[in-house]
Amino acid sequence: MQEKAGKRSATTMARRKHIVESAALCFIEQGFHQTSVRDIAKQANISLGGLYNHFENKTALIAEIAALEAEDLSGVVKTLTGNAPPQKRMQRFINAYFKAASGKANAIMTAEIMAESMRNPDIAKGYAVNRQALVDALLPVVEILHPGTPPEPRAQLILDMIEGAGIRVAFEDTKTRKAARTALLDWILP
Amino acid sequence: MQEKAGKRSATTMARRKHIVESAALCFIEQGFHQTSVRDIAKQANISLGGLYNHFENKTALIAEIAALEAEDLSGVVKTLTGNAPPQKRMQRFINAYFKAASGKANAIMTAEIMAESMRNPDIAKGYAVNRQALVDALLPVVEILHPGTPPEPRAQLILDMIEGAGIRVAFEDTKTRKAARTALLDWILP
DNA sequence: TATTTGAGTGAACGTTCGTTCATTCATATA
DNA sequence: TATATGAATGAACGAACGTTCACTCAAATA
Repeated sequence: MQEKAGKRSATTMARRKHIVESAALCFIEQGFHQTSVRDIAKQANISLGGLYNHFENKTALIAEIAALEAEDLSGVVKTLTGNAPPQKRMQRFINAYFKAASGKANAIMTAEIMAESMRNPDIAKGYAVNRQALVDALLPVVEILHPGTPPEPRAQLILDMIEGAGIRVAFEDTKTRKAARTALLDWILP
Repeated sequence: MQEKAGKRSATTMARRKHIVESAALCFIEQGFHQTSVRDIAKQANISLGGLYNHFENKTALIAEIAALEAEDLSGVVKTLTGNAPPQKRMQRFINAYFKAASGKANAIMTAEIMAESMRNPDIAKGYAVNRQALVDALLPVVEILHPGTPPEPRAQLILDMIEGAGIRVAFEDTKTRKAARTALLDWILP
């Protein structure tokens, strides 16, 4: 990956960010390996060669976007903190995480990253680190809400369930999505 | 897709099957779109042009393998039928489905098909049909084991959870896998 | 036995791919 | 102001891609 820090001009950093966003659009629409570097350059309104001033190669661009996707969940983790009663915090978390997971763009990107993780250890590592953060934030709430069972595997299952349900209903109608959300709350909350 | 029926010579049908299996190996190792037709031909010990006597194009080969993967779960559905008590049937099902879902090759292929489903309606349809069969088989057991809650969304969540856990632990050590399996049984069985 | 059929082969086609390069140009630095 | 820096450009490169083709040949059909 190219150096992130360093005093580059503001416009250069903005351009770089714009390329990342353009690449994300392409990847969501066509997938990592069906998207060409030319597609990304065109989407970003930059020349083919110019793109290589910002990224070493296509793989670095994929890795950067996969990392970004992982970081984007910091807002969801926040729903689990604070002084609200555990039931309330868990309810907020389920709603927030399910909403994120069931967004179309997010579902597509998650599927893409999952498949990529199977062969790219760097991406798998990024995904694992982020998931552990979610589990850690979930642990104290699970210990209270689901007593008498090992909290970590239970927390993992909660995440598995929300993620799986999210992807499954991402292209379904509102009614199905609401039903899924209700079913999640119904089962996870005591 | 090429005609499946018709009186082809037995050796030709065997060769076709061999190509499918070789393609599956390639797809698991490299992914759908990183695998070239030449890779498949080489793996199957057939010439490049000869492969096109059996399949119209690469897409047809992907579709056939995705369909095969869906059909392979008929054995798992059988665990839910019979006269055994519902707890026993559910327990058998969880063990069988989790074992299938957490196999490395299966996990990779599932991730690949998931990503492909997001853009290929045919593959998505095949996946949906197969999942509905699982849900239908699960319904009567869920109605007994999880009374007082809508059975279909609950059955979907059970599948989401087992599939997600399977993929997650596919590359973990035996201890982690056992813990996941225990956690599944612990939560789903009453 | 003569003929038709279909599966085998690998060279060849046209396209697209990721990446590099010489060059231009605007901006920051001296 | 003169100079150095790095970002922008699109042509060019070699490799790889999916697919087609003319062809060979063994086996089924007549």
